Amino acid sequence: MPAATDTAKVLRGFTASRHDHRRCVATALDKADAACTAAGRRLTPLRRRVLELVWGSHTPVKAYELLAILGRERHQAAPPTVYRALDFLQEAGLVHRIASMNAFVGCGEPGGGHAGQFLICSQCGTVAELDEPLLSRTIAASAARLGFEVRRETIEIEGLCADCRNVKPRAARGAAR
Amino acid sequence: MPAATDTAKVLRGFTASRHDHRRCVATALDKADAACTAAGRRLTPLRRRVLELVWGSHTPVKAYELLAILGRERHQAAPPTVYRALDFLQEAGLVHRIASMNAFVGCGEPGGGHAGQFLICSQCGTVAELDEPLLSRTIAASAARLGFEVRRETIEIEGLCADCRNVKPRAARGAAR
DNA sequence: GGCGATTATGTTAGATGATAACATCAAACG
DNA sequence: CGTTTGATGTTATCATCTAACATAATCGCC
Repeated sequence: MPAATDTAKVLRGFTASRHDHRRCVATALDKADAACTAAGRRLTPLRRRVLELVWGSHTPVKAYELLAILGRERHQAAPPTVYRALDFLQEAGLVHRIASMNAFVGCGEPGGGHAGQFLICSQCGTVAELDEPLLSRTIAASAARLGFEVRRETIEIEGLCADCRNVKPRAARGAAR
Repeated sequence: MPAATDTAKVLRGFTASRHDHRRCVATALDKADAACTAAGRRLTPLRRRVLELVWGSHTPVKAYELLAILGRERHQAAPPTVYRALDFLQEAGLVHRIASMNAFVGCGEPGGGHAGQFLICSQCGTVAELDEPLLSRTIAASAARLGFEVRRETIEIEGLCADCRNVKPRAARGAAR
């Protein structure tokens, strides 16, 4: 794998209220196709569809919401259907699980061995994903002081995104999708 | 509330394999009594007992474990019994929920408006709680760059504690309790 | 103390989240 | 082709958490 850069990166930013979300999804699916091909994984139609649904909005999606949609589409969908797809997508680094919400979001930069660092707006639900090596290093240093060796980070920060902070009454506030 | 210090603090450290855990629990309950009295909250026998059970070990405890124990003790305990007690204890700052595990640990320093920063050993399950203002500041700075205002931090770091790293075959490895 | 308001707990039921275990089906590969 | 592997279907169940309403304990006040 490529050496981790030291630069703070926004893997997935907050989006403008209205952006071309179709393009947004298409890009994610393209990246996913590429990543799976490269890794020799099979992005089956089901898995691809689940990924597409997860990318349906910029807010975390619940497993049972996916299940409901799939149920409508294929008239055969049980919990394992969706959980297995999600498991695959997680292992392939295509989606992340937000532990504090029991929900899933698409990963902005598949494949990279980055940690999960998320900003979650408590008002609109939109999620941004960061990769801040400085943050990871700070944590590792604190941990090291206690002799603790870090293996996995779960960092989920709740708050208000820029959009929701400076409430512009006149601004169009459409949903992300 | 008192001004937050800038000093990194360990609110709850990893404990030695064998320590006087009874004393450990007693201290926690004393602090809880004091904190509730000061805040005008009622630490009822049930809540106190649940807190005691949560402090039963230094590893996160599941709600249904508590429920099972309570069921034996009082022959009347349904999920709401334990979840309500846990809700109260969380609001009172006496226990923390570990989102990544759906489990609960006692708070090392009740009352303080500190964030939740946890180190969790994946081998022995022991949890340490930190309050690292530097870490919070680093996060706040990253967030601010995106115009994001932090309200709540969920930081759960999984890894290996010092004890479990330098495996000493001869060392007594008793349970925390 | 009596009494209404508030808060805590009991109780029943169900929503939501996740997994085990086994059957069936499709793709990969020699 | 046929065997092997991996993906999905299917059924059942467990685990986590909450809603809603009933009852009981406590508090504040007169």
